[in-house]
Amino acid sequence: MQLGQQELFSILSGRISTIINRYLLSKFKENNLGITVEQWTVLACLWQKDKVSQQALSDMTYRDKPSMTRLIDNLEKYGLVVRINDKVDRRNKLIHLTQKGIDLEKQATKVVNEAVERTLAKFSEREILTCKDVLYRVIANLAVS
Amino acid sequence: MQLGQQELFSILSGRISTIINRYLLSKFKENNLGITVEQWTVLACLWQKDKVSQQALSDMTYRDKPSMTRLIDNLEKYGLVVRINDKVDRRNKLIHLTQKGIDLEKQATKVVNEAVERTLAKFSEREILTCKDVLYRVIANLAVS
DNA sequence: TTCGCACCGTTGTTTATGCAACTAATTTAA
DNA sequence: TTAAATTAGTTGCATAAACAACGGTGCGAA
Repeated sequence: MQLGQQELFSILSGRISTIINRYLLSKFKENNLGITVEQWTVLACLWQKDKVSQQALSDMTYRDKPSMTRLIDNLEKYGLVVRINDKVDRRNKLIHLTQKGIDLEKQATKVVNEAVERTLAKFSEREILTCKDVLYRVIANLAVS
Repeated sequence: MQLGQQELFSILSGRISTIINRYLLSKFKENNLGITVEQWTVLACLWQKDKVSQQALSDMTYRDKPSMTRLIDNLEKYGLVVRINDKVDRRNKLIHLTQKGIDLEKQATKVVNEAVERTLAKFSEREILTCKDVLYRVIANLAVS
């Protein structure tokens, strides 16, 4: 067991996401977006493809169903999305962006892109690729035994 | 703005920590440790150096003070630590491990080491180093402007 | 010496996660 | 065709984070 492994593990398990999400949330507030980082991950899916089920959103964002129920409760409370019962399969509720939710995309994307720029712009292609490769293999290593 | 950057950013900002922490928590439960991943990060500090203030623990684990208050509430509730008023500076409460908290180290460390092994053992020294280097620079990039 | 400022810890509120249990709708299979 | 299994979404409970506001303690400057 190398010390370097434990160190990397500990950064990946908590510190890096804490720091990134804290930074991103502060930028969301600075720009008065009125959303959380978690809500943004859901909206980002909807900006790609609207009118999908909560289950689909859960799968896309790696959350369980109860988490998605409550995230959408909040998004609906703030008027960014609405739940529409699926006529075809009445178990589904399809999540529709409202105009307010649609309008948020441009500004939110700008803020996120600036954060990505600040976070990763100074890295070489090789570093980014190595890092992504490691992380995807980590994800595979921890997949259901 | 490269697509690869956005992809790496999104993994770092949420997915990787979610997956690691979910895995680690499941292993804690499997082994009946009765603690959460966050509680483990605090205990790990105390196993290195006991009888430190909550503020010191906050700094070491990158949490704010209210988070630490409540983490220690729970650790105390489960009999793993106790708060002892500091005679020297009465603002401080020094966190002491109980015997139960001390006894947990061996088993918890074993479980964590197995998780680290499974997560990172298959990587080359160079990959680990590149990844750590990138992450430390990310942390520096996002430090208070 | 005491007044103001900084520091330590706590509490309240909002948001989010994990897990188990539940209802309703649909599909599979006997 | 009907009963069982599966799927979608919700609710309850425990844990955790961010942020603001607050009380108690310590300390340095006026």
